Amino acid sequence: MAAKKLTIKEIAKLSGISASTVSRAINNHYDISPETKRRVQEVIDKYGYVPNNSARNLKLNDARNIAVLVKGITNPFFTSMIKVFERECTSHNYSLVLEHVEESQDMTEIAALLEKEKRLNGIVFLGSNPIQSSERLKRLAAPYVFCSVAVTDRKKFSRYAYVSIDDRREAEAVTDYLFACGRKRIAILCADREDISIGSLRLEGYLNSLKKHGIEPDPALICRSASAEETYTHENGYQSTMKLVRSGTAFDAIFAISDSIAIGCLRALRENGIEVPGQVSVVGFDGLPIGKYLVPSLTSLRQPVEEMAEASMQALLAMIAEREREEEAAASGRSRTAGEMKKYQQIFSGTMQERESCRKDM
Amino acid sequence: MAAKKLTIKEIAKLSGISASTVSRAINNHYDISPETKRRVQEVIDKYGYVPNNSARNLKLNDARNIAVLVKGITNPFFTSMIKVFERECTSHNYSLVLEHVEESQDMTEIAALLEKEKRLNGIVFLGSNPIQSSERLKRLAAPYVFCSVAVTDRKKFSRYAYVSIDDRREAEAVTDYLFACGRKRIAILCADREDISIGSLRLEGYLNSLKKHGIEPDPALICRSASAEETYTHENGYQSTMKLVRSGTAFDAIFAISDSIAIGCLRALRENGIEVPGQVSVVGFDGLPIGKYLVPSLTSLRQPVEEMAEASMQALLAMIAEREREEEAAASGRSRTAGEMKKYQQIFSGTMQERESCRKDM
DNA sequence: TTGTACGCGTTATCAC
DNA sequence: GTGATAACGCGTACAA
Repeated sequence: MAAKKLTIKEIAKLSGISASTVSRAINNHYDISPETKRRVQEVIDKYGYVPNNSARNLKLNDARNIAVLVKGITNPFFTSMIKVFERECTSHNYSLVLEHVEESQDMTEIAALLEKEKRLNGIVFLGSNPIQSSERLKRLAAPYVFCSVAVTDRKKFSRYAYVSIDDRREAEAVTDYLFACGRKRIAILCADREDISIGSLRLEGYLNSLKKHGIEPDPALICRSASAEETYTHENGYQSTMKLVRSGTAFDAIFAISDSIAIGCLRALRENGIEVPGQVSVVGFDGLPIGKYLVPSLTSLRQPVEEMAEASMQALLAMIAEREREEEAAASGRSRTAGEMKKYQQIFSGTMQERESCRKDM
Repeated sequence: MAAKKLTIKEIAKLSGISASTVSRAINNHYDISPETKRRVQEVIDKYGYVPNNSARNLKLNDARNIAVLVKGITNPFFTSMIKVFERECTSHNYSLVLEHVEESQDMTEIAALLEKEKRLNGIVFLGSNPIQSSERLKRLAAPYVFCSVAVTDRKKFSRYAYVSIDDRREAEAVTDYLFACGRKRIAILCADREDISIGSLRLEGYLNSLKKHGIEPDPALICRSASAEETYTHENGYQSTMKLVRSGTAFDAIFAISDSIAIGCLRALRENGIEVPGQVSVVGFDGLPIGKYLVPSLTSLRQPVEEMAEASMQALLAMIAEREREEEAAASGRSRTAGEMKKYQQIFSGTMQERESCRKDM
């Protein structure tokens, strides 16, 4: 302890070699004698020297780092994606920088900091949608892609790379499915009023389906979460369903806009002695792995999580490659046109994962 | 794009002020005129300048960073802890560096790198137990604490700071509880044979209880996971239970060494028409929030997650403070004795969270 | 093959 | 209150 700070110079002194040679030994330079290399390695091991990454990053230009920014690492939906990102990064010889963004923080700001700090080659924005601070986004030097984000309006997103599902369309499909199962009074467990993300898109989809079926939306069947932070929680599903049941409103189906909500919902129904799927059918959204193990197992709109993560990485890697080519061919300095971005935009389709919580009785 | 790299010098030029003054403006130095500060801020906003953190860290000595290293961010047990860490850090004016460590990586190595890179003031090792590479641990300059780790042997841990539960004792309590509920043939869903962490401790506790009750362990009732990665998963619980049922062995209770395992177990029982808790009682371990919403809701040994996270942070902060005092009083250079570490060691008690999955029928 | 000298972007110290 | 300058630890062009 209290040991003099271990720098490359120290190691140089201790091994009787110049600092630059030590540096070369560490970085496996081609023109280093095996003998010196061995000697340096010895000293390094002995004293447990670790290069200062800040100094290194300050110097280097390509750190081969890709960052993934997530808001709400709690969300099990993202964890399976993160695994894919990790796999994909290492297989392409990039390091993955996983950055958890707190609810209050601005993703773009964090990204800007991280970019400088880690010399990022690329960025994945997972979940949250930082498109509002578009000016800051423009300033990011590294290419970036939105993954699993609310594409409210394709025109607005025309200049961005994204991989997502069509939340509106899929939510409509879920509601259609419930109608097709013979259900008439379908409740929805959704986000709070202020929501402008996937929550409102999924609600829109629900409303579209109702309209299509010539049914007037009943406000009593639209159950909103109390606050934004609470939305995608079991407790929200539980409380909302409790309130719905107690309200006395008749309903024969529930569409929970996420599986986590559905879990709380199933519990509440059970506590009220309401039989699922007999009296009330329940459908979730996301297709979380746990759905398979619930009792009753959960019918849900499954998002192709792995595929989406893979597609995001592919898009990002392609953008990085393109960027490099551009830089070689002298910086053109122009921003990408909407047309050029198309190849980096992908909307996946969900699939209905049919299980026990919903019955077809037509 | 292709813009000249934005450095503090650039900003200085653009605002007609020297670089050092710009630096002072950014860091809210006391001796800066409000006018200059405003002007600098203007330019910064206009061009979207972000300081290079690498350079900053290279220069600064106290970065006020605390790192949390987690293996398996997937684990819902850790996520609630992370929230506490975040809260505690910001309230003490530290930044939290959350680092996800892959299964194959060595935590100590990552810690050493991170320490250099981020000038860490302290480190929390969450979950995994890096005590094996004790030589590397010794080399860490920053104080560190193990949180929620398998304290196999208190003597081995006498020189380390840790916060955990007594996995052996709690597992014994769980098994005792099942006996007290009138169960005779208690199966355990546990880790693979190679496990040397909490998995084996919990198994030990189970065996101790059996012994205490004068019951010979039945190998057919000890269900091990196929591999280490699979252990704490729903699928493991499901498959293990399926195998157990098919084996024809009689049993009237199951102790799942984690709630995630219990979830799969409940499902398997249900599919085999086995009634819980009537025919078979199930008890989990961890006390995950989801347990409350399961059907049947899950009786589980609840770990005081928040309190444990808080205690870890307190221990760490105290160690950091002590370190600072030491440095002022001239580096003593001695390593801590076991006696001195005691105040940084804490074993919490779990509590049985009684719910529907277990019935008392004595 | 190895050593010397310089610069990466920032902040602290010292002059003014 | 502000500006010049050195230094943080490292990698590399250049010289030897």
